[in-house]
Amino acid sequence: MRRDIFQAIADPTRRAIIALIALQAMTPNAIAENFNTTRQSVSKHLRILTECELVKQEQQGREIYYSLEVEKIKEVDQWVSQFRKLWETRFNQLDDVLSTLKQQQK
Amino acid sequence: MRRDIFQAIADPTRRAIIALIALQAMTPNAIAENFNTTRQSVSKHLRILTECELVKQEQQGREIYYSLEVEKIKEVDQWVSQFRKLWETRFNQLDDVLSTLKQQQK
DNA sequence: AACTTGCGAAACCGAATGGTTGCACATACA
DNA sequence: TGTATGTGCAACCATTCGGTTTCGCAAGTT
Repeated sequence: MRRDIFQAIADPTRRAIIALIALQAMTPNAIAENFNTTRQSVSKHLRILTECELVKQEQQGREIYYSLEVEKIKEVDQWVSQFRKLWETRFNQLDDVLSTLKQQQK
Repeated sequence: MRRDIFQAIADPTRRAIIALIALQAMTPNAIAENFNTTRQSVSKHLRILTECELVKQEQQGREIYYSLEVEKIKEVDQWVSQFRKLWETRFNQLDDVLSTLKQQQK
């Protein structure tokens, strides 16, 4: 199933899961222990994160380790970058104003 | 009302609105013309965007001009940045592997 | 003063969301 | 083989979401 990454990171619990498994791969049970919710609920979140390829899984015996697909977050970074130049130019414009004022003081 | 910026940018129409008013301030009617939806629907989106301070409004007569509060997007940038170092170190690790292979070839 | 225009708010509706509970199944262990 | 453990999935439920329609109001226009 195709899924939107922005919709995936909209939920605060999912963002917490992402931050958690960014450091090390974890099983659903281990993840659920960190939240005030059931394992099945975490499992649903992991399914959504997997569907948009934000998370990859690796089976080990009867356990499944989930870890973050860091590269995927670049998609969010790319979206942000179109506005980054805006706040940079705004900064530059402020710079211009300041240097103009400085000129006038001379 | 307090609102989560990640929940605000989850909707594709809202992201389109953000991109639209990033360049110039626009009225709800003008914005709605760019989408296949009603003005009232756009108005609801603008309300959500305003609630999380992603958008500011300026009244001019009976028209209200909406424009982007670019600075607010830095919050998303900050969230991304915690993972940016991860994909940078991953790149460095790949670098290490490559240089090790090069060493062995000598 | 009557009419038009631009807008937000409220009421309503179908669809999606996030959570829980119960179940089925595979893997490990006695 | 029987039992415990780790997991995904389906069914169900209350809530939220995104959209439309209707309305009221303020600002212009005639």
